[in-house]
Amino acid sequence: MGALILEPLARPDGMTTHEYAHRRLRQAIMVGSIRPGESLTIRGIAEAMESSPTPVREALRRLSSEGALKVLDNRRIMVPKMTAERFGELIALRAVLEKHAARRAVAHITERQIDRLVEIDKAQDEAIARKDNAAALLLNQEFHRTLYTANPDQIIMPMVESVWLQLGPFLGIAMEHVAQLYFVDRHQEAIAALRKRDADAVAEAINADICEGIGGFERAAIENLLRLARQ
Amino acid sequence: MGALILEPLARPDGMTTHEYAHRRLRQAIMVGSIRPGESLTIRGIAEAMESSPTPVREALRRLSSEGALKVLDNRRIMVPKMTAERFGELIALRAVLEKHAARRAVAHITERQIDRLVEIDKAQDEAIARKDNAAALLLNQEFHRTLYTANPDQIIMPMVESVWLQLGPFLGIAMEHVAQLYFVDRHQEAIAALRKRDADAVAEAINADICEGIGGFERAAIENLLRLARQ
DNA sequence: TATTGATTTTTGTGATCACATTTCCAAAAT
DNA sequence: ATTTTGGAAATGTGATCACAAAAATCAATA
Repeated sequence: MGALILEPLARPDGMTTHEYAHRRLRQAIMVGSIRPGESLTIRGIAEAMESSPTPVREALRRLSSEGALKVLDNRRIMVPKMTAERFGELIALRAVLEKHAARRAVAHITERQIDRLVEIDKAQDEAIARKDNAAALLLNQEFHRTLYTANPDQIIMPMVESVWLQLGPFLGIAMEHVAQLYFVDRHQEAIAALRKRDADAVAEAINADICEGIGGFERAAIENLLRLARQ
Repeated sequence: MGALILEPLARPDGMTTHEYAHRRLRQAIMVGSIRPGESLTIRGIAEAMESSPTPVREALRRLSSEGALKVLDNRRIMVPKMTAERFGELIALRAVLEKHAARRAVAHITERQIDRLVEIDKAQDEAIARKDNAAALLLNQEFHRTLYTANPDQIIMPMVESVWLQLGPFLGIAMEHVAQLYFVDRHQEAIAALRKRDADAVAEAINADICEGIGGFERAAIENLLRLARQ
């Protein structure tokens, strides 16, 4: 019975227990700190965060609806295994979703919001410079989220986050073996296109950002990583 | 306290209570039988299906993660309100998602599976002929699902179903005021393109099927429907 | 008559318990 | 040495209860 390691996380008051559990588990999965195939037990998690099975179960149900966890026939719950095929599907889907989200945001985004994007991008560059992978990852997500949610009627964000979640375990594997993540930054290009209100150019910048970033892993490299992880 | 009306639904044995609750509620929302703005109570639903709060709460959490329900600040749960803007986003997203899903299925689908699509399409035509809206709707979904899941590594289906779920309440409104739904069927076109393994043509057929079907509502017609529903 | 304020009821939340199933581990049999 | 089998421990599931917050009800006041 391996004890589950969970980073403590600030709990704003008013936040319910199941919400807190959801957030903590989600973050752990997103940054790849739970290994695929590792099976999670309700009581184990409940104990790890000093609560009871009921709210933990709710958190796990949500995460499985979000694609972050898989419920087996035995009713055991685990992080889905990553394969080269699944990875390919995730990247292709991510590109399609985010191109669309970006395009749909262009008409709504304000100059003020674009300024905010510039700030976030700068902070990310600093994080990369000081080799702080975790911070850079979070800032990269914040950049994309800020852009897409500029559209007030947007409904795609939960799906984008679902893909991020499903890519999390791969990031964990990659970080174990690569030590330093390679970040691609086409954000400047996206920002310039946003200022010109050129939707096609924005979409293309986002596409490049994704495909040359995490999506740029060669298939051979992926299979190699996954083989290493299996041992 | 308005009693919740839920169609009874067969419960395969081995199915857990929360799963059953999830399915029943999901179906009710999908065919639009729960009015937007109507607030759901955990105890009310538990009573309606003769169980207890715990599994119902789990079902509601899943549905809110799937975008079918919204949790308010009061922690009340309701079906999201539909607006013309949101409807537009849903249709645009549906088109993008399903074009992509269709394109990604082409390489994997077998002749046998294409034959199955022909059968489903025929059954749908029969349902339309006998003016059985509910059956036609379900068969239409089965057609699309069968196509997209031909890709064994596909991860997009939950997202497609999420969009269907979010469109459900609109269907309910439309059916209250239009009596007879107008079905567009570009399935034959998709089937022909599949036989030729022409991915672009398949994607285009699916796109047309969506945009000329439920997506074909004029904006004025939508706003009219929504205005009627508000009273 | 409309509005405020107190009380009663309803509701969401989470801990706990009992039950059935599954998993695990060690001893016995092949 | 490997497989089988028995029981013990662990696990998922769902009903119930207690508590706090929210909503609804109703009486008193302006």
